[in-house]
Amino acid sequence: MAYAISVLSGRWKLSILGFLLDNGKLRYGELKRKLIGISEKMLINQLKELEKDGLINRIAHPEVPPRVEYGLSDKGKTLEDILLLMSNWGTKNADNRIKT
Amino acid sequence: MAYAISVLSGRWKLSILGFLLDNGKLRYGELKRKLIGISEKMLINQLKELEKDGLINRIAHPEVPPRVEYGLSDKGKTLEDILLLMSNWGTKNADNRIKT
DNA sequence: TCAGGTACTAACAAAAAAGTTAGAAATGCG
DNA sequence: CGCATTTCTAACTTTTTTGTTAGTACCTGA
Repeated sequence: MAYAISVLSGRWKLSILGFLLDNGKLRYGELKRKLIGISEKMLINQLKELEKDGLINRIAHPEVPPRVEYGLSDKGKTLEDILLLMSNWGTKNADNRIKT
Repeated sequence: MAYAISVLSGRWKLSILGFLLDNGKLRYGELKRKLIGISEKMLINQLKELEKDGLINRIAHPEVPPRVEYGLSDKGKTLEDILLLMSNWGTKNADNRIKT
């Protein structure tokens, strides 16, 4: 459990993984648009950590303007069941709650 | 997903839930012994938040010295699948890692 | 009488995470 | 030429989280 916690903790990581699971590859800018409220610093930061932990792949296309795509790695895909369960659990239980 | 994140994020929460899942009810002091490295402040703090979010129950026995037991609530028990998956995933993937 | 055990609480300090703002590189296009 | 586009970087500040230390309440049993 400790390892899972260390790799998945971070305010946006599960959301990022969830979006990549749903959408396949996403560009930096697409992620930024989906992750409402995230700052660029945090987005880069979380992506870097996820990449370092081997959960996502970063594919940079040598173009101008730059195009960088992110997608789940094989290791990241093994989180699929967990991500889906969490998402469903949240949907079921997020009823009478005031957002913090 | 956002709700799940908001309720489960916290350095010790998943560990606490995991121990309660494995052991049923646990006393404050038992939790403290299992959660190696936690401070009393954090333990209380995380327990309070978990209780507030309805994931655990706090049962205080009116004795001296005091005895307080914590256990998963019905809502907390619905996290069982997720907790088990995460734990298994961690075990499988925590191979070549240096603890931060 | 008085130390012992248990589950906390409070006040302050340190550390970590997150927000903010400014800007860089590279090239196509008008 | 100079502006727009896209993906970042860096420096600095603020906020949040965590650590530390000290102490409380209560009954029991020696």
